[in-house]
Amino acid sequence: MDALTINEAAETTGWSPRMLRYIESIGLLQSRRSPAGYRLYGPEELQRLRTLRELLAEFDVGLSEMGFALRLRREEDLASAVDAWLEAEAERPEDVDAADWLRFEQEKHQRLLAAALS
Amino acid sequence: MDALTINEAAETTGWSPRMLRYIESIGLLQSRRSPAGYRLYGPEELQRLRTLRELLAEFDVGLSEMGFALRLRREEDLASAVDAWLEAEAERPEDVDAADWLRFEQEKHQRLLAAALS
DNA sequence: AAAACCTTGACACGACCTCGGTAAGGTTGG
DNA sequence: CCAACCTTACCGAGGTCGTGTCAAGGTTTT
Repeated sequence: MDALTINEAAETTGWSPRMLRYIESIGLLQSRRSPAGYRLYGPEELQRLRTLRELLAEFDVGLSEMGFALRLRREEDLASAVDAWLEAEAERPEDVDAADWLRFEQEKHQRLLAAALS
Repeated sequence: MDALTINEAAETTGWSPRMLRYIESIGLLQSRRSPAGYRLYGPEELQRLRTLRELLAEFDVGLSEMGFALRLRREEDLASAVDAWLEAEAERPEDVDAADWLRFEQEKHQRLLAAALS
């Protein structure tokens, strides 16, 4: 049969059995079950589990964040609300502010320097 | 002048001053600054802050999750990696599994019932 | 020049998340 | 029938999140 039980799957994917159950509990990847309720992982799932590990490590992302990404894809209205809110961020204020800020920073450094020297 | 300082902004948006700084620290919304470094919130920002509150409450989302959504929008390769991974989830296994699972559940209930009655 | 702001930085804390471990019990294979 | 699996459910250590609060110091207003 073309499927591994949880401990074997853990072995070849680098996850712990505990984590495989946890991953399932957040809805990220659930395996099929044997008639007795044993989790069975096929090649498809095993590959996905490995990919998931790489993804998390490479981008320093957590499982809960993947869970949120999943939510964003499932809940259309959430996704559009979030998107709309983030969209507004695009309208950056004019650069006068940046200039003000820069000036402030310079002055601060001068002040600090003056304080240090006195 | 058409901008509020942090305590005033807190007042009208329902956030605490502490949280306004926190929100800024996670990169969700930063205000412009007065020459002395005081945060100044314009009507635009105030509205966005109110909207943010509603969004979080309505969908039961946290600030850190909004932060991740922002990350997804900023880091193109992250977004595509996450998307690709979630995409694979679409390929649902055939319904034989569902049938198996259902059968298992039924049997389990029978077992539990039997145990309870004995 | 004092009162009332603002700044950053730090400490603290409760609630929750992450994850290993263990217990109690069903399943499987030699 | 027993060893070696599997299941769910729970405990607990350590970390993160979301907040308040305080200290030390600069700014604005009166």
